[in-house]
Amino acid sequence: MPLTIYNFLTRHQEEFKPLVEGRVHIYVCGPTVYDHAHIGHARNYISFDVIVRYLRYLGYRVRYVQNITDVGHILDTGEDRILKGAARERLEPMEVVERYQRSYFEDMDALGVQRPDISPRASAHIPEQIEMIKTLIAKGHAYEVNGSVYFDVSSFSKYGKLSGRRVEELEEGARVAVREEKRHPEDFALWKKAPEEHILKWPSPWSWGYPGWHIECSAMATKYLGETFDIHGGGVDNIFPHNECEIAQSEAATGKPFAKYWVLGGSLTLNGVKMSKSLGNVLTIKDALRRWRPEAIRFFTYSAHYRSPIDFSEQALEAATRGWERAIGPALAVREHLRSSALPEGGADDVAPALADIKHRFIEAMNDDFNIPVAVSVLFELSKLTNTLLAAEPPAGRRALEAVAALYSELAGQVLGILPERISANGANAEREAGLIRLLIELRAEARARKDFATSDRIRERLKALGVILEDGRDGTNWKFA
RNA sequence: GGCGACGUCGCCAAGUGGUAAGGCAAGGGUCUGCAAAACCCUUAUGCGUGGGUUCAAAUCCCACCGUCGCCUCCA
Repeated sequence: MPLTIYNFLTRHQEEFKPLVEGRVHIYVCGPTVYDHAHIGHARNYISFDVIVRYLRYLGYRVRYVQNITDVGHILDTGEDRILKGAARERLEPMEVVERYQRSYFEDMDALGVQRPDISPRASAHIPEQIEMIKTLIAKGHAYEVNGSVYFDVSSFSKYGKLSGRRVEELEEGARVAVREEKRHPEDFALWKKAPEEHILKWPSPWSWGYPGWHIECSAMATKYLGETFDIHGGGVDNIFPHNECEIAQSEAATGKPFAKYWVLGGSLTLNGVKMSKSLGNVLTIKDALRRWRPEAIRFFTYSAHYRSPIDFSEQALEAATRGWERAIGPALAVREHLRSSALPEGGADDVAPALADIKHRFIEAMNDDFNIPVAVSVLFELSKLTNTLLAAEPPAGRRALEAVAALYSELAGQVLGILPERISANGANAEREAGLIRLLIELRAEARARKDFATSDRIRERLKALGVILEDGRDGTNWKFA
């Protein structure tokens, strides 16, 4: 099966055909950096991380652009999110932006989310946004009122094609507090004239002001990916109005289709309810990482399809942690075997067909709209096979184990990002540490041989207290970090 | 009120016309000085409820019940 993707624009799963053979241009709506990122962000960006990793695994040259919103994201109250953060922390707006952008990347790095190729900031692309607004005015899709510019929704007949909303419905449900500047209540701001005391403002043909929230994505996606590009990603909660407005602006300005495939991830609840500041139930990634290891958090997000809603809870994370250990444990054991034991050579032919079958089914699952839950179930089969190999008598050959290790690196490492290259943190000390542990295992084996179980248990207990688990098998003792 | 999802074992979840993947948890067994891990076996004649279409339905249609999301800032 070729790669197929559920396209929100058509509401159908379609075969993926990039605009340019072998290349993929993808844009994903990034965070507004006015506070620490939470586990909802983690879920969504892990999803796109796996999608991008998989596209690269398939051999595509990918250009991944994810914006950083540092201006223009206005709250209902009319406040700019960044300025609100700045007032709260008594900082320059750009200090706030810098602080939380760093925090965001720190979190993403910790979660093993590979960085986008370009992370453009909205405030660094004011000229591009102004240009696009000028074009929209020239083409009759936007109008200026008192120094602000609004997009005229009635001028774009396809408005609503992504979210399935109709303008008439919107008018009926429109809020009371509609700005009377607008011609229609559903028109949205492209440029806003800044109040006198507003710090974040730029000159434009219309006023000293700042861009609307939606225009940055249109301008930056167009700049770096072209007027039409392959994939636009984001979370479903942004489908309206944000994504809808992006399409309207971009297509009205260029006269060309914006993104070919719209890929939107499902949202995340915490203990059954949506996180929100007012409820005070926001769990930051930093807090989550204090409690659970990053691979377990990633693995948890793999329990449901990327488009399905998912619920974060203590119980779910515990289950995910144990599941991850079981899925990945054999891979670590294989590495340990390859390092220490005197293994018979050969053996690759014995496992080749089974490994090829596993790889094939993993790819089939991923090709089916990135069906990660099924791909993970295939990974569990690899783990089962590996456990059997490790326990086999006579022992499996070196070549067989190398083939197994290589497949783990591909599927669990490269694509899913849940197989750390090194489990212990400090590379420089890792070898020495491993050597010391092996020495203790040797001493313990001697103690066991002379039935000095007091000593052998003491070694095991002390190591356990240090976070090293010993497991006695038929041909020796394996160790792993807790 | 409008739009849209979803309801599958104790929990999570895949499956969207051909006779119920997988994980967590639980029970039994093998192995073991003990422990842990691993391996084997067991756990949904049934997929919210009631009808209908079909040789065949968890999968399609209708009704009802329930949960959630969006419609306003949100990944």
